[in-house]
Amino acid sequence: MDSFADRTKRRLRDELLDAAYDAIVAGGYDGLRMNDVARRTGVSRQTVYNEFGDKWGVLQAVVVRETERFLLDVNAALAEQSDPIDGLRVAVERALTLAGDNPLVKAALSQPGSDQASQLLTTRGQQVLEVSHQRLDAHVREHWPEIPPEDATSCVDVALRVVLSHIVTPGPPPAAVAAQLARVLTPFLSSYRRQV
Amino acid sequence: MDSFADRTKRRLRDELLDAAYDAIVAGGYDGLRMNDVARRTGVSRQTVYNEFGDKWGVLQAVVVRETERFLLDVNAALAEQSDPIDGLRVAVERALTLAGDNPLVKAALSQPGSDQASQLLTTRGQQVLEVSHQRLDAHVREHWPEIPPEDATSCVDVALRVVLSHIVTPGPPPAAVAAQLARVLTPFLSSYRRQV
DNA sequence: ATCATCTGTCCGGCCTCTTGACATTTGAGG
DNA sequence: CCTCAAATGTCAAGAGGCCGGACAGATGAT
Repeated sequence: MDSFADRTKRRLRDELLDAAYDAIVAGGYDGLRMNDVARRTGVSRQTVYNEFGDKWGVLQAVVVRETERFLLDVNAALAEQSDPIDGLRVAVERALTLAGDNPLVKAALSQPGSDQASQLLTTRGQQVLEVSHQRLDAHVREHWPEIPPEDATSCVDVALRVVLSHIVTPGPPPAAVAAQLARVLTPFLSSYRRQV
Repeated sequence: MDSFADRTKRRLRDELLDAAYDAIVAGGYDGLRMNDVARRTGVSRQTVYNEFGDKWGVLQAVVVRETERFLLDVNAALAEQSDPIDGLRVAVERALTLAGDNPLVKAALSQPGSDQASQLLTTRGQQVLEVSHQRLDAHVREHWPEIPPEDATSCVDVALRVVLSHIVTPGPPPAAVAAQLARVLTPFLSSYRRQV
């Protein structure tokens, strides 16, 4: 069920992703060399292809893992609030702040030779959206079961897309964006408020 | 040189030894089951045989690893003293104290069904002696180069055997044994003292 | 135009782990 | 004393994954 081989497999994947992450942060997507990833992990180049298919697969896997870690942090911020509106505001602010400091986001958006990488947040952003949506949705349903699933999903979707847009195209500071979004969505969520 | 496969191999060995260690501490040598070690590590029974040869090999490997860890601690105590006699006393006391608290030593000496295990400290103790001697000798030569190698070796050998004897057959408390040994060997080492 | 570098693919060989079977030993219980 | 169950130790066949080398194609620099 959880054999040594399974754990080894996961570890291999994880170490490969570590190496790839470092390479991308250092030199953007174009600076990512399959051979470097392999050598730095102490494995053959072929093994990297076996694991991820191609270079694009490596980038996707790095981004998915990073997204999941990112969401853990955002969900933790969500969990600290009992009122849904407060949660929304805090989570949005946290997400935007985190993104601004995230080395991988910086590399994807501002490194020369990362046009392809940035597409994972825009035209090819389904994966990031899906992973994020799934995690946020599950969390919201668990913490605010009184909100109808459909309403929760709608809110998550709206907020998520607005946040992603602000990551790709920064505007006002995080707190301002969070306040704005909270204000706009408050009427929609007013019946579920938990005033302290 | 340090491929992923190498690291995995070391990790496998280490996890097997962890499982074996726990089993021995819990149930003595007789309570050690090859099948349990394998299953607990998530590996087949055959793999355990491939790695250690037989059950006796497992025990030996566990003891060698534990000895090396033990010596790291003792050598750290040695390193804190500038005077060789002080080092001797402090190291002896530390070794006896550590041994008294060590779960594996307890299991080997007092668990029912560990007669064979206890032999690794007595009639079949060459391995433990050699490993310990090697580590201590190297450490002494590095820290007190002014002591002739032959004298250093002799002192290490005498002290080591006395300490091992006191572990197997406890007598006075650690501090008393340490003081006694230091007093006896002081004349032999007097010319190398570094009085503070 | 040429050369070097990188991606992506294929394949044969090798090594390790797995699986199942088997003989042998040992201890407990009828 | 005999039997059964459990554990050790050995063997061989099979599978899976990694390695190493080779190759074609694309790309960019000189």
